[in-house]
Amino acid sequence: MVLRVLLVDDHRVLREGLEAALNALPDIAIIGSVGAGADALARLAETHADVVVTDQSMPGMDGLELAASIRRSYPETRCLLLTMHEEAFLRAEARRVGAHGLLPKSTSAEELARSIRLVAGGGTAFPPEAAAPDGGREGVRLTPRERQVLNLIVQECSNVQIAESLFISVQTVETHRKNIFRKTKAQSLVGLINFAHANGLVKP
Amino acid sequence: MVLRVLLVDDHRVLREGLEAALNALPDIAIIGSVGAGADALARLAETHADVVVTDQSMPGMDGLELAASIRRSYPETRCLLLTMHEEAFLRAEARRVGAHGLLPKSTSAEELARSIRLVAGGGTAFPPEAAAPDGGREGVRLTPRERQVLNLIVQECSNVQIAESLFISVQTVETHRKNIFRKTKAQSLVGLINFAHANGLVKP
DNA sequence: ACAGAAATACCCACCGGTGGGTAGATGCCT
DNA sequence: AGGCATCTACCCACCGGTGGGTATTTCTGT
Repeated sequence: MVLRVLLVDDHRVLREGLEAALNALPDIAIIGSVGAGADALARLAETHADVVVTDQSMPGMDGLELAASIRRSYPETRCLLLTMHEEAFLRAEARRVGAHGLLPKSTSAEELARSIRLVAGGGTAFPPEAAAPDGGREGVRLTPRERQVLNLIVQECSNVQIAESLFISVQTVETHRKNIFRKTKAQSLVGLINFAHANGLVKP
Repeated sequence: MVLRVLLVDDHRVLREGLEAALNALPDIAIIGSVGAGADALARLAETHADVVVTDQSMPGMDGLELAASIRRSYPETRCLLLTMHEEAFLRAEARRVGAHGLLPKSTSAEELARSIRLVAGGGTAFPPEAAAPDGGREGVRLTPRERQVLNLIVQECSNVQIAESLFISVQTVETHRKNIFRKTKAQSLVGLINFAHANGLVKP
């Protein structure tokens, strides 16, 4: 049985390369190759896919949002995320939205193919937990509100602007801010922004 | 005549994909595929390459540094940079270190192949100037000292720490900082850090 | 020789974020 | 019912970065 795979990545050079590599395999058929989340949804409306392989960082809809959307509209389609970011933080997010796998881009094409077969067969493909007990960032779990505040911080909003846009007081924003700092172990605002970038929380 | 090409990218999935796509072409031969700048130099010491195709963002040595190094040691080898960042700023840097081309990762495999042939033939491959006269960031030209200061800022150094590590006064650091802000049109520290990330100035 | 860029350094004033607390009101899970 | 997480809000104090200036020395290109 041949697996029908849809590729989603804004980098054509990667997409077309992967197409060439995966199409060479007898049990995988690339039934689409698009550069944006919206295009992926449009393609899925036309034809069925067994597995969607998507990049995380994309302009507009990112991989997590796409996975969440696919989960709602096509629950039988499996979703495999590719990321160039630190997986520890994203893994939790990927599980949260119901994705079936998350692989770093340093994965080989062969491993990717194996993972595609794995998730198509009902399994999940997440990288090993990489047990880092030294108080690393693997356990960073931000609340929805904190994620929202962090997003606005990254978008260059001041505390006053954040307070206005969320209809809360500036002191509350400062409290959220402190909690985010504590959880991410950031030493300064710069460290926090770097954290956001390193974990794919910023749109390109 | 067959062009000998060396691929450099820390993302195996892209590298192996590109290998498959380019090896399918009769006039291109992939003579190596490595994941780091140091490995690329080691490979070049073993065998000759006509064109090196390298990613910009890599841990350790980045694409610009690799290109500069190749320029010194193997002046006849051509160097083509691939980047996922905004090209405007990097283009100037790429020209500065003597690279022969800079392409966004949104380029198609076919265009990449054309550019490989182009630079191998003695030409250069830089994206169109994308004339943006509306005071965009295409003209951002930081001085060496400013680049140094910006790097330290991104590494979470305070002004005092920067002053100490560069053996200058804090006021001078503040002056550099102001000039960087003016040139990059950043509205806040967050905007500045975002600029650094968007232009590939931060190591992964 | 002269213009211009680059790097250095200082002045003053301001405010916004940082760090340290404490605490009430929800709502959810067991 | 009790426990826990989350969201909300306030207090106080401090300092570091921001924005506005001006000015000197050195070097480079023409």
